[in-house]
Amino acid sequence: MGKARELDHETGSSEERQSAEERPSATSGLVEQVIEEVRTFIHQNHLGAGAMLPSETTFADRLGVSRPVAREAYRALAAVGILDVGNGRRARVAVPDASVLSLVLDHTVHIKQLSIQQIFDVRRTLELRTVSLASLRRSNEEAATLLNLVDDMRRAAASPNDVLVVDIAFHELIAQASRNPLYSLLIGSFRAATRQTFHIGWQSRRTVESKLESINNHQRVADAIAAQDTPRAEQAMSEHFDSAINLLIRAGVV
Amino acid sequence: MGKARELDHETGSSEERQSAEERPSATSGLVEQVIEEVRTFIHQNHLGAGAMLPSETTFADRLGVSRPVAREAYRALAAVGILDVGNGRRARVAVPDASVLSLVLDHTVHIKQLSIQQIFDVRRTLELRTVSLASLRRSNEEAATLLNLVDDMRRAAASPNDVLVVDIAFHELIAQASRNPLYSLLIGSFRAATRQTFHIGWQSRRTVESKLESINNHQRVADAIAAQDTPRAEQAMSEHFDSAINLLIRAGVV
DNA sequence: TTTGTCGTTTTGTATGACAGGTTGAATTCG
DNA sequence: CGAATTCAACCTGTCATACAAAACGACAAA
Repeated sequence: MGKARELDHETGSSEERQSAEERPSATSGLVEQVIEEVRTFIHQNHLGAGAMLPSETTFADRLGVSRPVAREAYRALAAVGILDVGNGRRARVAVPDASVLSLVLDHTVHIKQLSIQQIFDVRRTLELRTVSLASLRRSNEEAATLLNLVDDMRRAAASPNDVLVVDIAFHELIAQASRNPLYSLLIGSFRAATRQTFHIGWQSRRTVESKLESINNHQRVADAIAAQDTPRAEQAMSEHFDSAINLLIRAGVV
Repeated sequence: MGKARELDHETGSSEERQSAEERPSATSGLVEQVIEEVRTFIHQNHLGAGAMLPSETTFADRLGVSRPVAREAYRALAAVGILDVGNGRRARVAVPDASVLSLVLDHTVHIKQLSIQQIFDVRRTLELRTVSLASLRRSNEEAATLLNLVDDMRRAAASPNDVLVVDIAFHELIAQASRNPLYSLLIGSFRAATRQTFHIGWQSRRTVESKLESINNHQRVADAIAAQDTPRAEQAMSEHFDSAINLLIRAGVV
């Protein structure tokens, strides 16, 4: 069923300079064109998650470009999570996860174009919503797992690294319980940035009761979600973020 | 000067199978390793936006890999907005913009892993926050531009495409006025998805007064931001989203 | 029916080459 | 002496080819 659109790039076509002046990343460059071709190929053939794409060689031949060009296009789409390439296998359509955006945010913080405080503001905004949705839509298993995570956190209170892992799992599970994968994607993308700042906040909690206060905040959130008490869940999450942000500000993270 | 970390990849090293079972995109593959090397290079040398990186050849030689490998690593990082590569120029450190996430969201919607309604829920959550921040932090120029955009929208009411352009500019300007670039990044990333659904909603506004209602919603938002009336701005934006979402639901977009 | 084997396909990596663009320094002119 | 110009070195874009490694599918054997 060779029903793919026919788009023969005449090798000697010298008629493609309409307005390639504005953005150098738009249409100039063979690789960018092939990337666009691959995207339209996915859309026009209605390929879903896991569907296989033509091989690099096939796609390169069909478009009249060399294999390295098609290869770089595949690699670029894999880098943004649209394709899943692997040795020996054909490239498959992938469903993007949080890792790409996590890399981007981590980089943006590193080059000082984004502050931890700004990320926390967005996190607070998003998680005040996910906690509401989660209290309405969570399954019984998710509620139970959430309560277990708080117990895990209490047990791991002496090990910052373990607390961090549990804390991340806690917030991502709430996002998952919101039944909106975009919230999961966005909140999951804060992982790299959270990892870098967690220890600052946690170590500034000198006393045991200060650490217990943080854990109790999580407890209140989990309890409210388990009880499906939406206003209380939102209130508890709000206090949790207030506590965390104030801690970071006092620790000097501006 | 050549102070980069030395990490010679022994060609015949057969001792790297600790746990490369879980994720095929983690450490397997030379390109992935080089991508990681480039990231650590940026971090360790504290390169900021616009800083130049070594050439593909230099980096490839230093790591003992071929140029195509280094090239694909650069290309992958450029695809996610971390690098800015161009013909003739050396690669520079870039500040990521919304285009990458826009591509990802567009793709995720296309493969039916994300619905328009779910995107709208996130948009509503984020923009209820940006409109609050904007009402507090907007400059006088931004307030004036916002009011002008509403006038433009009123003038362009007969041309759906023009309304769409103005509408996008309206929401992105509010995000910019929030003084948090992460909000700009996220809200800007909804452009591709918004473009696809705008016409459905707008065309379902059959009567003139229905279109005017939408424009008046924008007017109320802009007025409240100009007056720095935060609660009213939030209320107006909330009504704007309620109106838009109800419209899409009635149009059958589930 | 299940399993093991083997050949084919596909990706991973390397090498070499050349065209075209960019950059910066040397040069020349005012 | 300063500024515009020219030019050469550098760098990326693209291509062709080759071989290794991994995965897949078909076929044969238990």
